[in-house]
Amino acid sequence: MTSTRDIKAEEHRIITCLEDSGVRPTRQRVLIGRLLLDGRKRHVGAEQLYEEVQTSGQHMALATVYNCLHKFADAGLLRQVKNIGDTVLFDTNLSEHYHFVDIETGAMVDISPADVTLQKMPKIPDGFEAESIELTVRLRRKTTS
Amino acid sequence: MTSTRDIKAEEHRIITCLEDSGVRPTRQRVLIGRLLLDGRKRHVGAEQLYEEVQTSGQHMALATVYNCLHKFADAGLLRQVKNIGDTVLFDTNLSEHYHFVDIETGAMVDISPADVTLQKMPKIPDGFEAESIELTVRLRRKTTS
DNA sequence: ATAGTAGTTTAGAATGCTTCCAAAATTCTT
DNA sequence: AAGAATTTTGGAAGCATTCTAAACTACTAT
Repeated sequence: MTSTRDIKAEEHRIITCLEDSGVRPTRQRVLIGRLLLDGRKRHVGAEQLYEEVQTSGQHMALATVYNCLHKFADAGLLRQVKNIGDTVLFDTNLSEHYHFVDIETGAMVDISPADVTLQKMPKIPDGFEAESIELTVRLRRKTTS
Repeated sequence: MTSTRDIKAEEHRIITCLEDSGVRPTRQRVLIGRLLLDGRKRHVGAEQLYEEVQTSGQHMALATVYNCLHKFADAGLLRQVKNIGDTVLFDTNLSEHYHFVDIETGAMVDISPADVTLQKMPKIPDGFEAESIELTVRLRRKTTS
């Protein structure tokens, strides 16, 4: 089981991590940091994270969860995933990768960049630079006919 | 200028087009067809299209515009575009292509598949098939420093 | 420690896109 | 022209997200 000392150590790690990113380590942010910055690669939405907070026994306004997620994303601790379903998701996997998306459930699975080769890339229009490249493969469950 | 005969001919073309796709050519759908199925490649949202309808002098409920767009998309006359801003867009370009998106304005420009080569593709998970592959390059205006 | 101030959290209201609703209207068939 | 099915309509409802302004908390300098 997890000892009090482990929790303290974990908390300290998160606080340092937040400070290093220029994010004030408030109680709420540290909690969310504990939930999201533990090395697991996940795709989380605000509502879902809000429930995880509740489950953890703490309370926090839903607006705070939104604030935190955006703050973390701005600080580079999370990456915002645009418009997969109709809700915004945040990705804890910061390295370059792409996504499979189940069009029915919205479930996402990472695609390693090793599995894709973008041989030739289109010329970026003048005056612009690429901010990100998103490759999404939408999946449909095969009809078992 | 456009003669009455031209309009009639155009209307007939659209009606045939709708019927071929199994879509009942109601007054509303024919009008929207005239606006969208004229060969121009565009990315349209419901609200924007609603305004174009107003401008054309006709009236139509906003809900009808939504209905039409979805009906057209289901019939394969339009393609729904995900992954962009926070509003749903419909693309009149039905051929395979990708998108540049200006992250500030949301403006979209098509990328021809000739300009991209997806050399190696990831293995589709068992039991699934790819419904579509979306490649989106998000653009940021270069800082002129 | 303490006070000051800048940044955060909060609950609830507000927003904005989209869908739902049930009634009225229209289209196609016979 | 009548009947059956589909579509349109305007407004209400839904939902994720953002806004608001007041209360609170974290850091800084005294």
